Amino acid sequence: MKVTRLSGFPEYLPSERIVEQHFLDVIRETFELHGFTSLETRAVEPVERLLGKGGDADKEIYGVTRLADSGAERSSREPELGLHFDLTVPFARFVLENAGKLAFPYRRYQIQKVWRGERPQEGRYREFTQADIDVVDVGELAPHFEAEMPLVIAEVFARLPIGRMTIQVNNRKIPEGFYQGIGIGIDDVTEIQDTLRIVDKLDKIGADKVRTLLVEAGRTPEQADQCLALAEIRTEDLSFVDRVRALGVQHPTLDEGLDALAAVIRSGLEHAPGAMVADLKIARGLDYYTGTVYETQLEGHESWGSFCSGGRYDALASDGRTTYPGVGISIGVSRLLGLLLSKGLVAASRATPAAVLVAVVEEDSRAESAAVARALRARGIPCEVAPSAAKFGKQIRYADRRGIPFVWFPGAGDVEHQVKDIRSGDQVDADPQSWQPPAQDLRPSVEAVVPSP
RNA sequence: GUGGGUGUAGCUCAGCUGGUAGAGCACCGCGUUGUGGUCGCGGGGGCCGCGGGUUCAAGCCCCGUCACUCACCCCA
Repeated sequence: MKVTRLSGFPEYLPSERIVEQHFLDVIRETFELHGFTSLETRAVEPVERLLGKGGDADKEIYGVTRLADSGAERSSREPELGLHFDLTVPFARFVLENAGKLAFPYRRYQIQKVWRGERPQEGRYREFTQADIDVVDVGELAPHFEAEMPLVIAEVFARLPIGRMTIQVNNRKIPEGFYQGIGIGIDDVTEIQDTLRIVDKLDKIGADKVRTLLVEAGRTPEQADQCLALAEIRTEDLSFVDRVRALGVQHPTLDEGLDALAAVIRSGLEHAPGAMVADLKIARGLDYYTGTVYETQLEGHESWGSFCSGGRYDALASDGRTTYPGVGISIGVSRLLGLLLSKGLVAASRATPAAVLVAVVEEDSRAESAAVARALRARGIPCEVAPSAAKFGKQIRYADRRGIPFVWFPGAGDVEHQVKDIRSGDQVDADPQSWQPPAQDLRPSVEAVVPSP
């Protein structure tokens, strides 16, 4: 059987995987620093639940069936299963199922693979990893959680070896109230959805085309201009409020949205200056976001789109009697990594955790080499023993290929142990019980690569 | 799902009007007799995506198919 890559199902080489694991470690540590508890849900949900939000999602869901059950034998009583395409749907289901055992407000993070049957493209995969945080409460959710989410994300990005990330924040109520204030969606609420969807393309197709599309969709030229004027407002401070007011539109929902967004931005200015921007064109495609919405861009790579997005849902989950509002945000780990790696903007210092290769003098003395390795490992120094008692030149090359910085030459009798830094060529006597590599060499480091001009 | 592009060595690619399958990098060996990288010399490697057709002859032309890829759509 021919071996072939599957498009959209990325697999990493050892050096790339070290980068990925570093990112996942930073994300997890930061989430836990903020007190989020870990959740892992099963990979499958009943297809019926996955389709719950409606739409033509069925084409993008991977179905799961037992091969032995294919054909007529398949029991019609068994629910049809599909792989989850995000972490929000399984989370909401888990909350409902365990509401009696969970303590609310419930804070959880979830880092897992998800699957979507979309046509793959650069930075878009069929199997990929997402890292979510959400807070969900019973009945009411305090608005300060909407300000907390982007602060956690800003901290993650500040600790990752990437450029500056900008978290763009908006509140759905601003465009919704604004649109109603200028006569859009008074009789037909879908007008608001349509308008949002078109305005969302602003970055991609430009103001002129957005205006054309809006008029084609039934807005008046005056309404289209007002929509664009709102969408073009983007401020790092609270001045967006005055700029919206200057457009002269009045609506109670607009007022609510402005107050809510101002609270989030004010919190950002205080706790993570420079990380957040109020950007009134951010809409998100999903219809179930009801308040704050987030997107994220990597500075200098705006065309790559968003790596991280989320928002508030007034009804994250509901069992009919009780409603569980939530707010959450999701990091597209694979998307971020895929682009950074393919553009060579981030790299690991070596392709293995090993800091030391313990050379083998001859096969009969492999046990002595293993003893050195054991002594190093006992003190937390990752190392491996050379695979064969080849010439030392070959053993050094084995280390060099993998980026292992040190080669250990075991002593015997009167001969001292020696360790060689193969980057500098320096070789010194050393004691397996006490030698310590420089701290920066103990583990592989993951650094941003400055693109050469 | 729609439209374009590309399939040749592990990787990146050349291959003329149809006439014996190539380069660079990587890999292995030797020079270098137990200390790598540089350099020199040598070597292994190919269902030319797959199937059919035209032809004396196909990597090249024709038809089909599959895969990859870019864009659109979509993006929970």
